[in-house]
Amino acid sequence: MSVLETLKMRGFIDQTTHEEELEEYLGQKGMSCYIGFDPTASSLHVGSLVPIMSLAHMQRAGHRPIALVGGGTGLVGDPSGKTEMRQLLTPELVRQNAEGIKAQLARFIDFSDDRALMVNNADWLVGLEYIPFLRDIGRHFSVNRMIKAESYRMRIESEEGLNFIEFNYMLLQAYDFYILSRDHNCMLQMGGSDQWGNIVAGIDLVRKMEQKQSFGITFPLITTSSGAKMGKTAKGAIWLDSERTSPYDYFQFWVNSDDRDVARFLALFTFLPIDEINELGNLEGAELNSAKAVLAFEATSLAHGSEEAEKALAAAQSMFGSRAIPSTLLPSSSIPREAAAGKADSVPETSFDPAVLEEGIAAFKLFAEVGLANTGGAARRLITQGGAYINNERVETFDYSVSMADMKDGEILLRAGKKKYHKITI
RNA sequence: GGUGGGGUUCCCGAGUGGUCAAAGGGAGCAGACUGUAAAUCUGCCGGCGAAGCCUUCGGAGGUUCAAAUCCUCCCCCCACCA
Repeated sequence: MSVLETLKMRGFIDQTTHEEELEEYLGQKGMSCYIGFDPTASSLHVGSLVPIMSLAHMQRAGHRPIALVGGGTGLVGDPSGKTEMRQLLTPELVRQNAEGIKAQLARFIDFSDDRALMVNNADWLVGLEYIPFLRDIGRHFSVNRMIKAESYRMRIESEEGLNFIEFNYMLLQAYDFYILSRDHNCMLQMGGSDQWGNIVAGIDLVRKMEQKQSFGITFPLITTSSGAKMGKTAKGAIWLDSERTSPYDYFQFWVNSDDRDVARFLALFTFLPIDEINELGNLEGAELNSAKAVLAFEATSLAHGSEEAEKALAAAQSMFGSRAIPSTLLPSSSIPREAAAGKADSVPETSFDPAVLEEGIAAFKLFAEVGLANTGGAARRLITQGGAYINNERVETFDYSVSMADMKDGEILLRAGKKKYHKITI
């Protein structure tokens, strides 16, 4: 099966240009392809996994992925898919963010021996001179065409309008493609479906500058079945950085996937064989839940390593109960399948001054302090509504005094709602 | 630069002197039901040890017993014109 077919079957493809020629391009060995990553934050999040995974698939197929960090374009801001102008970043911040992103990509893609490249478009964009750029590059662009691009049209018609700096974004991204095609013989750019206009502009530019054929692939916008954008929760994005989103929370994010998303996510976010995923069919109840555990385990292994994934699984099992995972379910997964009572050591933990506990602290204060509720008021509500537990026993009154007497095995286990835990130690 | 419209709590959005911590919706949180899912129903949804008090309606001043609401200046956004 060709990479293109693999990607297609796994749900990575929204549109491609020149499908037959592209198939031919990828039919050769060691071809390059690139995706741009915005350095808007120092960490990538789950929303970037589709591009990352597609690069990883390319590498597995013997090609050379190029990850382009938008250190230059990040200074401008891409209007695509955004309804308002983005906050402009300082060069210093962009550089820091690019560093963080690089480290994360390395978990998914092997950068050793030039098997993959990391480039930063600041290297060629920042020093550009306006007049030469206009004369050499700008002249190839028709404003008439540009304003017809979906990304611009949306903004032109919006209340917010389109700022000139953003209007230039397309030229810069097209220029990136031209540079990579010229310097690295990279003739394929991939990106989110909102990048279609920018990618096509790049293909046109490469043709005009170099008289060469290049290609584009876009990914579908991944939404959850409930319609939400992938990777965004009310608490914010799910980050790939373990400092921002702990491996346990990351694991939990995947377990909490909507039923309808499980098979699709397994195809997109794990490397498990597609035919095993297709065999899932219409699982229900506990089995489906096990499939979610596999999804979570595999996804966590990719982002944080199998050791962290095992810890997260064990922690989840000790909180929510453990059940064996049938060996026929996604057999290629290395998830531990025994029903095991693990030790919960991935639960957030706060250690307290013994004096505080000697004296006793009001339950609602404790919940607020430890972060299980945002404010004292919220904590009171939580308790009043019966959503607070200490050592898995419901807290009856908000001013219940938590003290040493509540210590069990050297810790107090707090729980808010069904899923949020916190340990108190001294 | 001119003219007009606008900036309200996480988001959308009502509110044109007291009855406003501010309608309604969404999101969110908790409970029930479950499978750590979805849907549904119920309650909550600025802060405070909860009585009362304090902080909020772009910003700063002012009028008034009383201001999201009136006045002045400023900042920002949008539309049309230039």
